[in-house]
Amino acid sequence: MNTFSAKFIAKKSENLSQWYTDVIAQAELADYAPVRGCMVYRPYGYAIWERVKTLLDRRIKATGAEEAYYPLFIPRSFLQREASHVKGFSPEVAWVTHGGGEELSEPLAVRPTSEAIIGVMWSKWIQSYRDLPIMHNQWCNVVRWEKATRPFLRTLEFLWQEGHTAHRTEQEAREETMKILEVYRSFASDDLLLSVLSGKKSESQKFAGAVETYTIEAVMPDGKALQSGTSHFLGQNFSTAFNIKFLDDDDIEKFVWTTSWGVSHRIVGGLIMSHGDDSGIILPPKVAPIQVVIVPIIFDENKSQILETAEKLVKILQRGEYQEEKLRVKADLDETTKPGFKFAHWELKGVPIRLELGPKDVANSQLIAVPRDTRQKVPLKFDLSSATFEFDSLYRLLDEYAGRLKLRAKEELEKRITETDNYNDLKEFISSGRGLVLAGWDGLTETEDMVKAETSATIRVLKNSVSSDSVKCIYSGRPAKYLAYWGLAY
RNA sequence: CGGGGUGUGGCGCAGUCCGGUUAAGCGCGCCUGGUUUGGGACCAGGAGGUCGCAGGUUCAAAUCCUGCCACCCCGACCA
Repeated sequence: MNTFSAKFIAKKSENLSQWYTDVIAQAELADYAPVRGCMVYRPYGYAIWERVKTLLDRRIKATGAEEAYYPLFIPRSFLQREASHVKGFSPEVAWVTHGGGEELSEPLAVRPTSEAIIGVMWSKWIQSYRDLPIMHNQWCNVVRWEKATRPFLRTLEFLWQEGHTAHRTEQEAREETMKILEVYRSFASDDLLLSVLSGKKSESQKFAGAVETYTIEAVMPDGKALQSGTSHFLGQNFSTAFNIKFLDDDDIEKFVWTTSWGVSHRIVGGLIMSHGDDSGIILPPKVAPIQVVIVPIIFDENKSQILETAEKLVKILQRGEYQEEKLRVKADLDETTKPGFKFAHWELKGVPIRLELGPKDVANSQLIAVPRDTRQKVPLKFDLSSATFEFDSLYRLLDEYAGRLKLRAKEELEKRITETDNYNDLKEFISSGRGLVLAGWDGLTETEDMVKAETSATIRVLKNSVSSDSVKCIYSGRPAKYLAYWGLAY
């Protein structure tokens, strides 16, 4: 296998942070905006986000949620109604105090999340058990005034989807919470080809206002966890705070049970870091804005023949369908750059398959297919006169490529998790950046706080609860209530 | 928000310590022309900078002083 590393980006294995900012700039995904902590999506970066949206939205709609849109501004008094919610979010809310040249009588929060304004609306709309469940999802931007920011992973303004549901019973709301967690897990696994841990958050890590928070956590190459999606069971915290009541069929007025859940553009950052290599980013076929790029190898004597063939092949290939969507194909017909430049360029941008078309290939009615990860060359036959192409082989290459990415992600995740019952081991694993540690926890927040103070590690996600006395808490030595994944986080 | 670092054509940097004729430089990129083209081409010519911003010191400031802003790294906080 040939290996090439890009000239203008840091080596991923040597300096992940630098590599990350380098590829974002060089692959033209995003750029820093003139406003602190804000980024501009460049078209290629936005195209990736659009793919993420399309794929996740499909899964969300399949659960029965409808798309809606609520306003950007939330009156201060609304935000303040749920005590722990306001406590959790107030340090990072941006406020609008003036409008139209005059001071507002009540400041407006730029939404950090929309539970509050949705709660106010739903208290109007929900009257009867027949109005339930109500399941809304919106794709929007939110603002959280973070101190330290990084493109995609943490920006002041970020893009996400937030789903909100209200249910007649506690059980139904709990089921919804878990259903969405599984939507997120399978989306990460099957669409983004990421391996994630999923499960419950500890008390100290849960969403402000939630009864329980569930998460999918990815583990980055530097061993730090990336919270990539959360699903919250909100109990009746918001329905009591916002007075969302319904009359049940037993003629008794009851508060609804609510959930909320979100995935942000942060997951694009996780995608970049997880799959990329020294040549740039590597995109899963479903997410790639361009799945196949044709690079003609042009010589003077047969230039027009090659270019014409390339153009015809794009038209043929665009008729292809892969995984129930039109194949996304591009031909790089620029005559001012050499093939080697184009190879490097499209590898940087993570295009799954490159098709090389040179004079020798035209003579043989074939293209040379080169997958982004292995770069192992495979000839694919075509016939211009009958406008046919060896689609099955191309699809197989894409399938195999996706399979390799997924397998590698799975192996990497396993490699970055160590089970131990020795606290010194935990300290050692965390400080050396080897990843997450799976160990017992006595369920006490004090224990979590002490471990955090000593190691900076927090409980990223609870694997499962423990009933037997044989498992001890890694810190206190008391019988463990949970097996927990401990680690540093983004 | 703490600790450290950096801001000089589009990008990456030298020059700053020790102010002045090294009186704005280099590499890449960009433009024009030509030769090239199976892994980031070469030659020739050319365009492009009030040195992050605002004050101050001085005969003189990219260089010294003060304040501010932005970005990067390491922590703390958070999706």
